[in-house]
Amino acid sequence: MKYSEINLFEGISEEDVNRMAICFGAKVKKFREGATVCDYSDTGDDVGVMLEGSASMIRTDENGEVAVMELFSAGDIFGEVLAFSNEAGDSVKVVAESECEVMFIKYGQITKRCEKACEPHSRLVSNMFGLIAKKTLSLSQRIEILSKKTTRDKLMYYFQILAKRYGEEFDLPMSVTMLAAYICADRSAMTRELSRMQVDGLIEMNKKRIKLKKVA
Amino acid sequence: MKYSEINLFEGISEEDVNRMAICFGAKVKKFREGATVCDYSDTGDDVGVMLEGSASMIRTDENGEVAVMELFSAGDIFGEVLAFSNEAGDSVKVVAESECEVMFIKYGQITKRCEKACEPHSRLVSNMFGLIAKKTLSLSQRIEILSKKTTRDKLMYYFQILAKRYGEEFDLPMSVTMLAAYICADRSAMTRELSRMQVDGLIEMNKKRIKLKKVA
DNA sequence: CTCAAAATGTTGCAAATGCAACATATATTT
DNA sequence: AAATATATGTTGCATTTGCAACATTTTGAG
Repeated sequence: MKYSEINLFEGISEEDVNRMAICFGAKVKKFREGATVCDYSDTGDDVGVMLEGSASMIRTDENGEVAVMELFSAGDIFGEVLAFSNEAGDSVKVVAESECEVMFIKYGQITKRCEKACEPHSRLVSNMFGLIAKKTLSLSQRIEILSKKTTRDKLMYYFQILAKRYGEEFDLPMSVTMLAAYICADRSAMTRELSRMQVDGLIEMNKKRIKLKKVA
Repeated sequence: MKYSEINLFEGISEEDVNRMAICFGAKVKKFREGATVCDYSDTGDDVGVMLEGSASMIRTDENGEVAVMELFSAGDIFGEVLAFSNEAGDSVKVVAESECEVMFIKYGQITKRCEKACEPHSRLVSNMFGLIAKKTLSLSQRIEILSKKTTRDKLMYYFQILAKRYGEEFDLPMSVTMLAAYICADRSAMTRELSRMQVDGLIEMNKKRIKLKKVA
């Protein structure tokens, strides 16, 4: 792929990108759908940047309870140092949702001064700052959603975010089952609530197509 | 205060810090307890770095529902661009929990190349990268907590985080009322659950002093 | 196309939670 | 020290939710 298409390398020549790959200890890997991009039990301090495709971060606790922690698409950044301290020792993995390409960078190399003090290096740090800022934004957004008390409020808030992005009529960017995991609700309870929301005239829903009818 | 004590300026001389303050359009302000550090309805793109003291980000929705979104102490970084898209138009403020000192930086100035390509500038960007990485970590942790389905699980997970940090016996870093807001639960329901947890021998609690008795 | 697997839809029921309303305790101000 | 505001503790009750169990539909592999 052309690296220059991705934010991360904005303003950096392809030549310099390749040069930096060494200075950063960067490696690009491809994964097919369903493959494990990384397992947080053994990644160390690597930071991953999604260059192409999409993936999701899945936590499975000791009871087999599955939760979608994050969703990643091109330009998103992830890694254990950017995630959480896995207190409970749950299994946490990043799984490819589609075929994807990921660049892994040693975290220590990012903030460490490049001996050559190369311009592209600091440029990349700047760019990465932008990516991670975007990440905090989406994490905050997720917290906003989860902070709502009822399932209905969670859904409405999420739908409003989507509506703002794609218009009042949009497609769910994930499966319904995944949506339940995303808002941390029971799937059947969520489905039930979605029905009620249609009855109450808040939304219209047909498969993944959703139309937001009210803004409150 | 001595700026060199704070991560943000690690490896940068005090002299350079002052020089950069101009190049970054940085301003340091002090706030007394209870004062509004910033209101997300009119901050624009400023990024705040907490130099001293602590503050909390509070959201109040149209129903007067109050939620603690984040807690900030020295070294923490915050700002609208690092937060969320306030879809519902709720009131969101950062309020000083104690007397505090905050440095405000124009977000655009951070990633923008410094004309003088000054070394300290890129150094600071590196440092800020570290701060924001720490932020994503605490946000992720909060999501972990909120993703638990029952109040008991939320509390236990949070207590485990605290226990890991301070030992199995520790003081709550916030009031009980605030804790309820933090885990997004009803205060009375949470208090009830805390009682049950004591009866069930999971914790011992005396005022803000908590002892974690089991790890599950 | 056929079949199996995964996703989705539905329902009853028990448990958890939010809410309101109140009592008590602690902190802060004057 | 008194008065006021704020924080904390408690309880009944209606609602929401999770859970289990099952039916139906869609998807994907062969």
